[in-house]
Amino acid sequence: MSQHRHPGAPGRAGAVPALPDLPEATVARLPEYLRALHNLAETGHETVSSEGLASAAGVNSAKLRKDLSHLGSYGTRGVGYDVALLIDQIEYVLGLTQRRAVALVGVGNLGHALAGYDGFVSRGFRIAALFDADAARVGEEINGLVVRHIDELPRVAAEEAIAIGVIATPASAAQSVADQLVAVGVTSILNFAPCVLSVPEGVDLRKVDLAIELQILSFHEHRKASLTALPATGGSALTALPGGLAVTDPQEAIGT
Amino acid sequence: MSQHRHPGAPGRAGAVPALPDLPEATVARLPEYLRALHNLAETGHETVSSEGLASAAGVNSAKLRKDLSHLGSYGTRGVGYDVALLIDQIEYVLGLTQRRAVALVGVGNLGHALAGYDGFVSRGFRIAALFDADAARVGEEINGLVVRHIDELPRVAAEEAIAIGVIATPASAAQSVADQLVAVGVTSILNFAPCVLSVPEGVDLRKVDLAIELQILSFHEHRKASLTALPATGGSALTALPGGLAVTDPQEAIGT
DNA sequence: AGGCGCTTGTGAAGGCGTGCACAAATCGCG
DNA sequence: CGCGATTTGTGCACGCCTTCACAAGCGCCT
Ligand SMILES: NC(=O)c1ccc[n+]([C@@H]2O[C@H](COP(=O)([O-])OP(=O)(O)OC[C@H]3O[C@@H](n4cnc5c(N)ncnc54)[C@H](O)[C@@H]3O)[C@@H](O)[C@H]2O)c1
Ligand SMILES: NC(=O)c1ccc[n+]([C@@H]2O[C@H](COP(=O)([O-])OP(=O)(O)OC[C@H]3O[C@@H](n4cnc5c(N)ncnc54)[C@H](O)[C@@H]3O)[C@@H](O)[C@H]2O)c1
Repeated sequence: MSQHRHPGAPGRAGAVPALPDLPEATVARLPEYLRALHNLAETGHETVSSEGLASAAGVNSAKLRKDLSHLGSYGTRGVGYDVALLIDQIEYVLGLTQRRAVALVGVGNLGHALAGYDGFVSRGFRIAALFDADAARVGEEINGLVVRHIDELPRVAAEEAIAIGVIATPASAAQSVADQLVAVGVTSILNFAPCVLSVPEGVDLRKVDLAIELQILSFHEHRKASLTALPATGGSALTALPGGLAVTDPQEAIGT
Repeated sequence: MSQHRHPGAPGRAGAVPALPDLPEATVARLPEYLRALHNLAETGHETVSSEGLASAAGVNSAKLRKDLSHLGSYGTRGVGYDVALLIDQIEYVLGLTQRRAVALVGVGNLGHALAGYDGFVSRGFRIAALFDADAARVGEEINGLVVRHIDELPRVAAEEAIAIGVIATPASAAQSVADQLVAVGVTSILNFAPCVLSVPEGVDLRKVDLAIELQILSFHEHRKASLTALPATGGSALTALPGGLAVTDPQEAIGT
């Protein structure tokens, strides 16, 4: 509809215009496209069709085209999308050109793994600091970073511009940690602790809960079992299912 | 719409009847309710209102009531829900009464953390086996379990009824591992490797990608910054936004 | 026993997301 | 220079999900 503003119309994609407000579902898929694009770029592809990129990202091609159309027209009809240009565009939209600083709080079992994870760095982020409350852990060096005491958070936050806080503490400490992060100006939090956090409006909160993922799988497992076990028993809705056990299409990434 | 099947129509809720086919969005929230309910049970609550449970789980109370109504009528008007009964119901529906066996493949950085995670056990699962391809890692004992070589997967799968496979290998090995899991009859897979996996129909696949979560947060961060920086610049869609920077919706915590 | 307050369960409306199907646009080639 | 092959961008319809609002149901108190 209306006219699409062509961001870098004349050519350069540097000083891009205002951010379009994308549908949340689209935002959740852009990182997926980005990863697929990087793979394509590494294997020498200069352009890619919506079909090709869609299958590389594991989505429907119509969905992909609609998603990309939200950022403007960066494809060429009859040809496809320029891989390098699209990478630049998506990275810009996602705000990955700034290598945001991430603070990790809770350097235990999981925290250690996260601190040593190279996916942080390779995909646009920078671990700026590690924090823990346990004096025994403070001072330990992981991957070139020294674990600091959580009380130092305000001071460190003043030095580094911490954009994102990652919580990997026990659930009992998570709300307190979240409060402290918010207090020093962090406006995005990723929470690994299995609990509900409350944060003020304006602060974005996402959660990763392994047990929930497993329980969702368990449900489908249970359902599949009950279908094969008693094929014509349950009645009504169950047997009314057409294909039986079609893979649902998990990850909203939205969500979820 | 259509006919609603009230599971335990005649009464008893013990040997529950056929599984209702729940909306996917509901399934994804049930684990959240379950965790909140366990917390409530531990703090001595015998019943809870939809409002109370909803805020404990971080959702809207209407949504919660509709979700629960899909499993049947287990609440009492004017009173609320019986906590213990609801726990039983949800655990049954999610198939958690069977303590499903989980196999973890890839005992590296992340795999170690997962293997030592007590959330597996405390929330209805059982780690049945650990696998790795690296001979140097095979034989290592973690949390009472010995790491086995991935080649032993078929044999172990024959002994233990592995319900869920968790992939924590590098992305390059993930598809191969998934194929091997499928080959031995695993029909649910949780993938931590940042790549798209393809599995046959009938196999459920979920994915956890830390970098994607961070990139989604980065987008909102970027957007918030561009809003406050140039309040009336962008034009069109941006200024058309009503509330400005309302937190999108992710897993917002509303409770107090 | 009856009324009153509280809470559930749900009908209906609106919004969002998905996928189809096709017109518009671009390239390559004769 | 025009035509056909190809692929994008999108209008549209449908279905899922969310949310509101309220009638029905339940317990308690008088
Ligand atoms: N280990 C896993 O694989 C895994 C998987 C999914 C989720 N989780 C969740 O992630 C969280 C961490 O798990 P873990 O296994 O690493 O636990 P852990 O006990 O090994 O580590 C927790 C760390 O947090 C630190 N801590 C406690 N209170 C703190 C505070 N107020 N401020 C700063 N640091 C504090 C502790 O000192 C400890 O080092 C838990 O909530 C767990 O449920 C873990
Ligand atoms: N470390 C983290 O915090 C983290 C976070 C998110 C995602 N991930 C992802 O999880 C995966 C594992 O990360 P990591 O840091 O533990 O890596 P890692 O290299 O430490 O561990 C990978 C393990 O998988 C094993 N492996 C390799 N090929 C195998 C095969 N074919 N069969 C069985 N085992 C095999 C390796 O021997 C190694 O022990 C990666 O895909 C990574 O991107 C890691």
